[in-house]
Amino acid sequence: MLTPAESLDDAVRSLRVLILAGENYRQATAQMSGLGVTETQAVSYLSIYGERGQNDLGGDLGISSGASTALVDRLERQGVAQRYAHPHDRRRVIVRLTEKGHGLVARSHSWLAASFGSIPPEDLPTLSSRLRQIAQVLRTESERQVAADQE
Amino acid sequence: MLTPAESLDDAVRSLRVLILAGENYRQATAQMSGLGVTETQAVSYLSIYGERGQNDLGGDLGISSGASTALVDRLERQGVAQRYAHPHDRRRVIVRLTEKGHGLVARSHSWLAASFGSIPPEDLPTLSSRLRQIAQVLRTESERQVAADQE
DNA sequence: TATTGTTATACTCTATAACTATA
DNA sequence: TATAGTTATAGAGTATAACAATA
Repeated sequence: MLTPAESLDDAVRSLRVLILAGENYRQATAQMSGLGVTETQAVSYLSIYGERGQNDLGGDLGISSGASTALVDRLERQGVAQRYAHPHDRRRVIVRLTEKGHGLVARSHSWLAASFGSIPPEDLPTLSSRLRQIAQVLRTESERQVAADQE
Repeated sequence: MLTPAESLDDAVRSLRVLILAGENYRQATAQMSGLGVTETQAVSYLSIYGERGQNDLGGDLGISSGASTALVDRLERQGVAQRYAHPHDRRRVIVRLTEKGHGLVARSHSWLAASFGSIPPEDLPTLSSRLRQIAQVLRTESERQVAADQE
């Protein structure tokens, strides 16, 4: 039986292991699709959050605007995403997945689904919402820490 | 109310979001510590799985032996890990975290712990073990997919 | 003036392959 | 012969900064 503090330490270790496994997954999908890691991350962002401004996408990924231009160049060249004109603002560029891009995401679906194989089906909804809670705090906390570091 | 299939799809989406948040966290820790992403991943592996042979560590990270040499050079230069001689095999090099390396891991502990802030304490042990189950399948499945792809 | 994106340059990290030393 | 690691070279991806177009 663990004390509450020990339980939390163990949960942190588990989260570290899962983060590393996620990075493993990322490299594997990149290698299999012939894309780079950043390109594969971009496809995942576009799949989950929908179309984005080019620099917004770069912001998601933590890269500069110059790197964003080069990234979207590569995504277009490989046929997984495309640039579209913004309806009102002629400075802006909207980036959207192509069919091929959506297909790439679909291909990894069963692979990720297998990760839940040992979870009782009735527990899935709760687990799912907890994964999102963890993700949200992890993300906002990362932004907060970086902002505090830069001041 | 969701059907079982819908629940699984939702869980997969949640896992994608968590993987992206983990990559966010990785970039933030790298930036704050002044290390690169791969170096920070290496520190995390060494913290969780203990000392490793240099090429074993490179294997964890999915990089070549040449890149492993350069990586450990950087880790030593920055004082977060050190090379040691293997007791019996004079070809091998053991890589181990320094105090400074352990300190780096400790600094991100409270940050990760905050991610569990909204989870009822009594649910932590179950959640923790499920995170590990997901991580393990994700990792082995990634290796399997890459191996199948390379044949 | 501020914002969005592009271009040019230099730097970091990685893969590949040839090599050395040890098993 | 096979394995662990090193070195040299080339290529991919990124940051930085200067720039153009639009708001």
